[in-house]
Amino acid sequence: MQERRTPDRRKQVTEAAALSFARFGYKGTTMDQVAKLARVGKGTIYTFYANKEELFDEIMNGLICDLRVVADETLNPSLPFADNLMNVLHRVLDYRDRHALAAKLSQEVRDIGTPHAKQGLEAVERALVGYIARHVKEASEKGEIRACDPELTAYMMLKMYLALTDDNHHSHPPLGKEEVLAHFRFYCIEGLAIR
Amino acid sequence: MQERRTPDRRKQVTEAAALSFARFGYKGTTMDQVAKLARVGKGTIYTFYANKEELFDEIMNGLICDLRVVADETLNPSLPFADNLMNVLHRVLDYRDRHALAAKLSQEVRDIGTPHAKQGLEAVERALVGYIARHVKEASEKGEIRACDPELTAYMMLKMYLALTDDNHHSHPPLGKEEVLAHFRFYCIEGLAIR
DNA sequence: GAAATGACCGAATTGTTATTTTGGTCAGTC
DNA sequence: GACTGACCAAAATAACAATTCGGTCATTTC
Repeated sequence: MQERRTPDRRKQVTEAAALSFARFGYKGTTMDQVAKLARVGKGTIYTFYANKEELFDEIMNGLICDLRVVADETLNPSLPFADNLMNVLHRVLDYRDRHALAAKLSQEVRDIGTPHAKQGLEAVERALVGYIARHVKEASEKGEIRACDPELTAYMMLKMYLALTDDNHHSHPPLGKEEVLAHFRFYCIEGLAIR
Repeated sequence: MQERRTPDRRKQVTEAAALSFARFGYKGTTMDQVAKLARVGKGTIYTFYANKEELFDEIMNGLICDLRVVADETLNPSLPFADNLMNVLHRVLDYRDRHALAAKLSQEVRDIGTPHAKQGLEAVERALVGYIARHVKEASEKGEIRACDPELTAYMMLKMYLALTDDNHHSHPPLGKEEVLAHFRFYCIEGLAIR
């Protein structure tokens, strides 16, 4: 526990870093900046984090935790697998896109391709695939869907969802939530085979 | 018809351009270079093509034609839809990857992101989706697969194939041709639903 | 006189050097 | 011994010079 007279330096640093990364991106955040925001000497940061990258990783882990909370809150055990999956994808990706940190990092990758920012976002994607994979495995064990490789299936599902919501495919106007759900069920769950 | 004493300037220019774009990429190809390769004054190029972009488009259309020929040659009407689709995707994408022009342009987009090169490759992708879409429509009318939006379905299929062959998904080693076919059929044609 | 040419032009790119900024350290303070 | 900020080498940026490139057009060629 922290007493009144001994402010928690680590917390100050971490919160300042989260703020700065979200506002200015990875490259735009300087250690001097973080120290000033945290009202802390620059050297103090290096007491808790070996370098800028480690500090960034801590912040990204925070984002990933937030996303898992959102996902778990969305999950409704009484719904069928496909509906749950779609709801989670919708909510999580929407949350991610609106989250200042993720949004800033995406822009940074697009505009200047900062490698660290790219790796950070990839870590988020891996976490998401892992989360889906666990639920795919569960659903497959429960007999809700056919047996399959959970990791690969989760990866494919994410890619399909992204393809469906990708407005880059010019010939189609962006699909609404219900349309996306219907198409996702059609392509991924039911399949194109005649039955 | 061209007589011996009046060489076909347009052909000279077009062939020189094809060679140069394939060897040096869009940015690396200069109009002076093309003129010299074609043994033609630079001004002559502008008699046939309004600018560099138009010349490039002509060359890209040639590539797209080549790809269609490859696709048509691969097509075997006596095979089921899924097999034909996989064979075409395999052959066409393999041909494309080995084609000097396409390979050079991909590298150029990766390394320096030349917008014109990117647009050129997107045109190839659109042509491929269009080609698949026509065959999806046909298969759906013949009752080989369920009714669906051909364009969207073609787009989804391409994305799924690319996801399956993408060795970027680190947790899996690159899949062999037979594995890709099996997984493609599993995810896209049959679906995950219990039957 | 139509077809073909290449010297020429401004814009854009590239090369070069000077200046500033940044991640990280560490001697010293409290 | 927790904490600080002046300090350093390396990397990023700015400023400027030099070159290259797409496109034009007056002139030449046939």
